[in-house]
Amino acid sequence: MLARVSSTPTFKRLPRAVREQQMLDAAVKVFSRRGFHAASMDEIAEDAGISKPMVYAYLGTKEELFVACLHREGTRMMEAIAGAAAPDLPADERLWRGLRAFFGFVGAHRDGWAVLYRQARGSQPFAGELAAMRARLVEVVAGMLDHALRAEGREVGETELEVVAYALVGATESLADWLADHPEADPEKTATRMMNAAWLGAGQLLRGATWRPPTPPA
Amino acid sequence: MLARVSSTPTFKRLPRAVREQQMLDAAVKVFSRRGFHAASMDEIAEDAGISKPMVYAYLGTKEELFVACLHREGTRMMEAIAGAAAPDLPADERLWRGLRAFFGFVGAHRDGWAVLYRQARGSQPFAGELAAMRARLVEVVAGMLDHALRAEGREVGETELEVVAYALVGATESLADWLADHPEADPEKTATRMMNAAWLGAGQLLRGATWRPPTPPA
DNA sequence: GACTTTGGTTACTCGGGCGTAACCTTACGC
DNA sequence: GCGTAAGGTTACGCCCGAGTAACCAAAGTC
Repeated sequence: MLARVSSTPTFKRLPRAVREQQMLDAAVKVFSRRGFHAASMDEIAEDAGISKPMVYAYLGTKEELFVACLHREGTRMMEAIAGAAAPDLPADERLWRGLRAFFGFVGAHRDGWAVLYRQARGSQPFAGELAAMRARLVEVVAGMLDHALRAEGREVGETELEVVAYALVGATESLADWLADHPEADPEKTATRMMNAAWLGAGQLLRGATWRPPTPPA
Repeated sequence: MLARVSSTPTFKRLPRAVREQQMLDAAVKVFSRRGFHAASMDEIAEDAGISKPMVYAYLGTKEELFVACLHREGTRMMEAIAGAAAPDLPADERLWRGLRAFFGFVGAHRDGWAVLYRQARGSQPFAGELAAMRARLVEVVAGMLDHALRAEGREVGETELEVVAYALVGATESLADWLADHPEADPEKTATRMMNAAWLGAGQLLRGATWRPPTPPA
């Protein structure tokens, strides 16, 4: 009977840092599928292969756990985008790289995306977190637009800029949703499409102009 | 004591149709503030000025109640848009009127908007309803684009069209959110901005072109 | 003026799920 | 080798909220 100790060497007793990531993985998965309220701590714990009190011990209450998810996924996404869109590039190049990185992220982390944008909206405790992230995004985009405009000697009111940035971000999020719902779709291609819609705009598109990525896909 | 009967002539005993609307009003309000799960039937009933069993008697379970909200608000919105954008108008005119009607609706029914787009997304039981509505919208927009393109002798793949329509719808929804969060903002002006972003596109905007509404605001 | 339908209420049941108390056990420091 | 902390568990308390049973009263109806 004492031999049972080594009979199942399924490595239990993992260090905290590892378990925390497993829990966050499980939480993101369950939250994305069920939504915040419908998700149960029991299911998350089970999915993480651990018992519930451990989740409470490491990540705290359900709300705190959700916020932790939000932070991890949000940071990952922001870093992916910021890392791709170096600020010293020309505007269209930056936009293109940013979009590529963004759609790449969504394609690779569909659950994270769902948590971030489909669940967090709505429930008050998290609306703030989400809004802040979104605001940063909008700010960056607005900054890019402003920069490009000034380069051409033009200038536009702040609100105007913000609204256009909002529209762009919204359009991009919408396509991200589309991508998340079409597993067969190609993130790269989606990014190209968004670039067309954003940079040239519907009006230009109607006249037959087409923006092409600087590095043609292999 | 018996005199109490007429002591408070606060008109109770209203006909069913009236009460149902009051209940739906309350439900939309509470759902939009709390979200589906966090909203309680008790609060909805109280807000409607009626007791809970009446809500069950008239509108059924919580899910059915939510779907009823979705239907009422969705129908209202669709009718507002469809009524404004007659199909025999030129494309840009249709788009403009549709946008005007849409932002007008959101401005006037901020709660309804919140229920429709901020709450319904996420929870599975309603994702279908919402997706269907959205799909109808996307279809309409795609149809408009296709029409305009063919008029200029051009043609574009179906997926391409759908994606652009998605982006447009997404951008519009995003601005609707912005409008819902900025009570001081003017729906009309927001619609004009969206029209600029959509019809002329960022590229055109950068070159200084500006689309102006056919009827200048008073 | 009795009979029924419609509008309305109070007061419960009952289940699910968050959060915890109490307890076990493997590793590591010394 | 032994204390102690870190990793882990089972089993429960408890509250909240969906849904209901049972009952009441004002309006129509004939």
